[in-house]
Amino acid sequence: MTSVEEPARSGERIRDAARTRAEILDVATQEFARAGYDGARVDEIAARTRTTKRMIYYYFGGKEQLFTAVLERAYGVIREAEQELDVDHLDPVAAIRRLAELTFDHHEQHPDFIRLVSIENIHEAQHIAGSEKLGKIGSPALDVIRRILASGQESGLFTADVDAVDLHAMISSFCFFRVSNRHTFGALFGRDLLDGAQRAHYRAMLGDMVIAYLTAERSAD
Amino acid sequence: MTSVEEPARSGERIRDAARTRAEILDVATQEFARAGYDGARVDEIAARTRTTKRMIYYYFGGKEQLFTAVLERAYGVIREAEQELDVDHLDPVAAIRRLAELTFDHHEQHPDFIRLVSIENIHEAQHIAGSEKLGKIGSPALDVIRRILASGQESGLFTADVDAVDLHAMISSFCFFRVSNRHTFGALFGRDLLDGAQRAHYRAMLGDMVIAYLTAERSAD
DNA sequence: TAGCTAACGTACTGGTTCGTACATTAGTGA
DNA sequence: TCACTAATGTACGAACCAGTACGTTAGCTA
Repeated sequence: MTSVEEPARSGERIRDAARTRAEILDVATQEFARAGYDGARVDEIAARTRTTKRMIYYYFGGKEQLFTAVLERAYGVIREAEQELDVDHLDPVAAIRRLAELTFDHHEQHPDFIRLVSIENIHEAQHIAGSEKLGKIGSPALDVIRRILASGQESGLFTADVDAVDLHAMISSFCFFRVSNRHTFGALFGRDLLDGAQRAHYRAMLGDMVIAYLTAERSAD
Repeated sequence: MTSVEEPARSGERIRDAARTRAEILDVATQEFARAGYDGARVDEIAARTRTTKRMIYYYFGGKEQLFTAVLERAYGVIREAEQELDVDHLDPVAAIRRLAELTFDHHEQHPDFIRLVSIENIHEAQHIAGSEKLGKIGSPALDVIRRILASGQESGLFTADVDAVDLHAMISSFCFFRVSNRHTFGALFGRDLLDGAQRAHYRAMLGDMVIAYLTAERSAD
């Protein structure tokens, strides 16, 4: 019975704290994104991991802290993408367009992130509030926007009174909505906002919208 | 002990099917919006009603159907608001601005509706899909947009290639995001998008954005 | 006013789910 | 190589929660 004497090497107990922790985070991200905070099942996360539920409590303390850790990592990913952005060689119009496209692409490629943020909003951002990591770090994108805006306004290309945070909200709202509300929008209006054939169209539309807003002469304030 | 001999007249059993049903819907709307579908408690809904849990099952069949009923009513409210919109006497620019403001105002005044839609998207619009009511009815706002767009494009005020559904998505995304992502946005960027002092600013910003997009000459497509 | 039914209430159950007490082993440093 | 600790596994409990079996009554109608 040699096959029994060697019961699947992968079944042996190998200790690797980092890997176990990372694997739990991966699966938890999927499960929370799939079902929401209350819909997610700790047992289900454990079952889809090479380890057991005990380890989730050992490493993270509980369901709540696990969700916070998942959020922290998800926000870390988008911050990294933003940090890699290099638009200093572009003129303000092209730079803003590039930034908008980065957000557009990232949101599209990370639907789980969008779902996690939606879920966190249902819970009134209580996990962000309770996280030291997430509280501190700002958004690299904001710094970039500030620089581009200043440059564009100085040269007279952009209208004067646009705020960086506002512009970030404008860009984010379009990119976020497209992913977050895909299902209800599709069900009600019969159009899939994530349809691949329309991707380039919506990507250009976002840029056109933002640039039009930035370059239009504003009516009396 | 006279106070015991008359144990609150309101505690008597009065039958009013319509009122009971409506009361359950009211409380359920709050509870689902507060905690999400899985976070909501049928017992909690019942407790905050003058009736009992038994009645929820009597009238609605179950938690799932109750949520669907809640959604149906919430969508009904916004459709009614849209139907009351009368912009035929306005020029296209003013008409679009008026429509955008209606969406802006409605979303701001109905945060529960926004939360319900967010929750429904987490569940991939499965309740809308399973609802006869919600599947059929379109959006009066869309018809209005179509009419305004046609008029504006005919007169040459608006650029030609804008689609009504796209424009609706653009307006909705800004208005929706402002409410739905209020908490994470506030926690991360230190700005409350629903701050009353900024309300007029964001309301104008939305109109400016949409009009700028509609009146800008478009780059090659 | 008798009888019928829609409307309502109580009490319970079966399954689920987060969390933990307790036992065990791999790997490391002395 | 021995002992110690970080890492892991098993089994279980207590609370919770959607849903229901069963019994009751208000109000209408013939």
